[in-house]
Amino acid sequence: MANSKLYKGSLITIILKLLNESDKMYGYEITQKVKEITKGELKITEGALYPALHKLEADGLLDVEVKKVDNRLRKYYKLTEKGNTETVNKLNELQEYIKTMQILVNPNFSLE
Amino acid sequence: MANSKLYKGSLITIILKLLNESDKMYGYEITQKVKEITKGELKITEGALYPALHKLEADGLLDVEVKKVDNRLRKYYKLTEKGNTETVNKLNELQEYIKTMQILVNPNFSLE
DNA sequence: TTATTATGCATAAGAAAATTATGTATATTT
DNA sequence: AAATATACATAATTTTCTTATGCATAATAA
Repeated sequence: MANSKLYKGSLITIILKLLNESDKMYGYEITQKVKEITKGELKITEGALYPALHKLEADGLLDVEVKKVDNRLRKYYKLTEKGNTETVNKLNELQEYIKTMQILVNPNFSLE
Repeated sequence: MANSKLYKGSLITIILKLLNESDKMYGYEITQKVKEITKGELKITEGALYPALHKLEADGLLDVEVKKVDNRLRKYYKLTEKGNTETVNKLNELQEYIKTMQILVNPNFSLE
């Protein structure tokens, strides 16, 4: 997924959050969006993305809709109700993780 | 390592930072220290910790010194010069990761 | 005009880093 | 006497990623 190993485990959170913002997106669009937002810092590989999307769909967090645009297939994904709930959970977990790591690596760190 | 999958990939950073603060520590001490600092949020498992310590030592980032205390063995680890350099790198990577994730999950996030 | 790059999906093989399950041993507490 | 804490270690398995490969169409560059 990226140079730093820290990104391991963050892919699902990233996908859910992007879909939460954009209503519906297709896979390739997600890779480009992430590259754009992070100014190239983070490149999501297809080998990680597509299996992740399939799993999220299988788990009932995403609905899929296939469309043909310019004679090419696109699989649009959008959050289900369950997906919305899980997005909130994942974002809370991320904030919790960041807070914990800040405390670990900077014992003088304070939230205020 | 913990409930949240996000901690995957952070173990090395955590170990290096703790050793950077405490001069020398032994394995069990690290697990207890992390549990204490994070108020139980993060529990480092032995199956993850010991192989990680061995790898850091093999890579020349840690020196080891065995001591017998109360008739029990302790393997004290401390950072080498190379280990100090790598600690700085890992901490920078962590800050970079956190910054990137903040931007990804909160497009309105600003550093100031 | 042909080769490369971009768009768009997918999966398989392998690596890395963890969890879970054991194992050994001594010390302390219940 | 049994359970928990201290202290190390490793093997089997799982999770999650990278790398490599494959197919197909569209647009751009050589």
